Amino acid sequence: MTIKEIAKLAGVSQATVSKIINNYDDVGAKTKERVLGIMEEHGYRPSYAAQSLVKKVTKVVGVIYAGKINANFNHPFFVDVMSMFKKTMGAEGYDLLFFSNEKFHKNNENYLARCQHYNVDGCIIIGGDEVEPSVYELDQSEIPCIGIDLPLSGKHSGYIMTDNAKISALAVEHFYLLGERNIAFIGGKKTSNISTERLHGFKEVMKTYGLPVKEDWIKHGDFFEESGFIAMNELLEQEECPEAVFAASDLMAMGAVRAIKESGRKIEDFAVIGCDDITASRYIDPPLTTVKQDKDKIGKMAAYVLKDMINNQIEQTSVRVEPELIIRESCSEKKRQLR
Amino acid sequence: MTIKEIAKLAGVSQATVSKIINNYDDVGAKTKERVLGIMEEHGYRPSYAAQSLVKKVTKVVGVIYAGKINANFNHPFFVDVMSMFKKTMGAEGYDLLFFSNEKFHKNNENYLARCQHYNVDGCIIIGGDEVEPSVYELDQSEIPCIGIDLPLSGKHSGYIMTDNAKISALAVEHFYLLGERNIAFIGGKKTSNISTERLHGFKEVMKTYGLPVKEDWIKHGDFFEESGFIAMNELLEQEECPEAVFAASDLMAMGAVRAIKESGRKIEDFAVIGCDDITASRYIDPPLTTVKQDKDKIGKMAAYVLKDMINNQIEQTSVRVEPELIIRESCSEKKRQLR
DNA sequence: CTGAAAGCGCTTACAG
DNA sequence: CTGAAAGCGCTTACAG
Repeated sequence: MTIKEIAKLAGVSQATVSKIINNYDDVGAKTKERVLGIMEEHGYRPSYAAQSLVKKVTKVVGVIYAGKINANFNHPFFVDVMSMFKKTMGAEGYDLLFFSNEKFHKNNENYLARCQHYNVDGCIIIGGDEVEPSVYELDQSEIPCIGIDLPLSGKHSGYIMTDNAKISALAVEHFYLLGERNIAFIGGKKTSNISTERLHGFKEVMKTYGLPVKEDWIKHGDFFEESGFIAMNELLEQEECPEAVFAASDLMAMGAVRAIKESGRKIEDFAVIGCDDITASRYIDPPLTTVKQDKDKIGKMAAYVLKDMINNQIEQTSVRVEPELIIRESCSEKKRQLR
Repeated sequence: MTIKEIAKLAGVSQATVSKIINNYDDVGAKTKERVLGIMEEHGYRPSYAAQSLVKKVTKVVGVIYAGKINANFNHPFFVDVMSMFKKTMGAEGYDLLFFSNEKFHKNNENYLARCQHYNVDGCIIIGGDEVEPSVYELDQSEIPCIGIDLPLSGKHSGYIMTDNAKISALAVEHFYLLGERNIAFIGGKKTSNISTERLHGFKEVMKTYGLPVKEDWIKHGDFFEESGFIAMNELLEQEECPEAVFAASDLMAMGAVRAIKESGRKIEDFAVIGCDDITASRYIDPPLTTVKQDKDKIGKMAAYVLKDMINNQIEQTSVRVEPELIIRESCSEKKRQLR
């Protein structure tokens, strides 16, 4: 079904049908009504390709998982953010194009070319570690971009991320109030932005409370469970072993808990705080105290900011979202009294 | 950058450039090389819209989360399936278009129109409960479709799902061998295909082993945690209370475990088996015995079958994937000996 | 081996 | 208020 057929059926020109589709106001009321009826009846919908070729607007937003690691489609943090993003953009009339084609360019990725190819209205970029240079080319282009956990600086870009320094502050403050003084930090890869910000925040707040920052008690994993397990084992082997551990992800915290248990030590003798508040953290033993990232807010914020940038309502907007401490048994007052 | 500009730069016609893009073999070797060089240099990529308008092929596959419930973007089972699907389709040169736009049609959803609008090469449909009729319209169309947990019957359709009867068989068999005789079943909504298949399988196998199927011990939740909690509480309140519970999802099994704990009973006195093997099931207390669905295989299989249907290599292909029993502490030999 | 030209399904000044 | 026509960036018979 094409616009031509609809026009013939209605006894009007293509131009008139087009004007009705695009809500021009210089069309006769009866004509409009009749044509609308015919369109409805035949379930007609203008072709994306033809429209996109002529207009600038496509109502499609590109989704990019950037970086080599830690930004997978099924990552427990990002998937919740994306879920809300999808929902919110959907309500605004957008569909989402996930870039997965690995044959797009033979050697190096070229995100800008890909966006131009599809003529997307805007882009959301999920930031992993070791982000490709091509991402910043896109960032600096005319195409509106919103970064998640990825600071973008382009004129038509913005980013949404949790206040990472605040995350560490909440964790250390909680430890401090429970009397913990020997605190270790397990971060992500050294190349990770997020991890670096959290480590930096950690060191700052430790100083604020006059607590010692021991380099031996700072470990780097990759945000996944196994790496937390390994890092904790290294900490346990040290002569002076910390009793409190702040891990920069729940998965690593879960790995740390497992390491403590498997070493034969009592988990009650350790205080562990994770980060993210993924679903699993509520169900593990002991339930994990964690610094929650407001995934819904991040996803929704990303959608609205991107939409407003696309419509030129705003430019260059970035938001730091407040984290929240969720106290469960892995590090709590109640537990402290048991020791 | 358009084909016209490339042609001018190379001193050839648009037609020649187009033939090179489309790998026609009637182009001079030197010409081809020169044009290729220029295209490379300028990072030129033909416009999706223009190509799609002329050709039939778009190298884009649509993704539909169908049904009102239980098929969300961040569903722990489907997200893993989709992750592998995305990866596999990506390696084959496809990008993925997720239908999220809620304004596409004012009242009723029309998936076929949407696919035609975007001119997608094929579609993957994730099946939830209470699937819209419009899905079956798409199913019966010319567009290749692959269903996940959704039996499709169209000439150009197929589906991939776990052998649900086998799932129940594995669970009941395991209970049987551990000496459990009082077995309850917690399923999803009655309108759920999957749940119905599992319940049916459950009843069949129970009969095979000569075990009693008590209607009071068959409960229906919605696959999420809270519903398992509620169902288990109902079971606990009964005069005769089952000691073994098979839940049709890990989340519901986790809810059941929570209900048992919060009721003040000892979790050691119950045997619980879940279904799916989501990530969290490994970390909860006690680690959950579950029937694993091979998510990677399902995702990969869906990708290859869909690709082959798109390329007319095959038609009407459906696969039942074998489940696997994963024994952990919530229901194991070791635990039985403790009782 | 190469290119001129029609056509894919739309939108948009422009003329009436 | 309505329509003829050019043009968006490609591909594909067809002629040479």
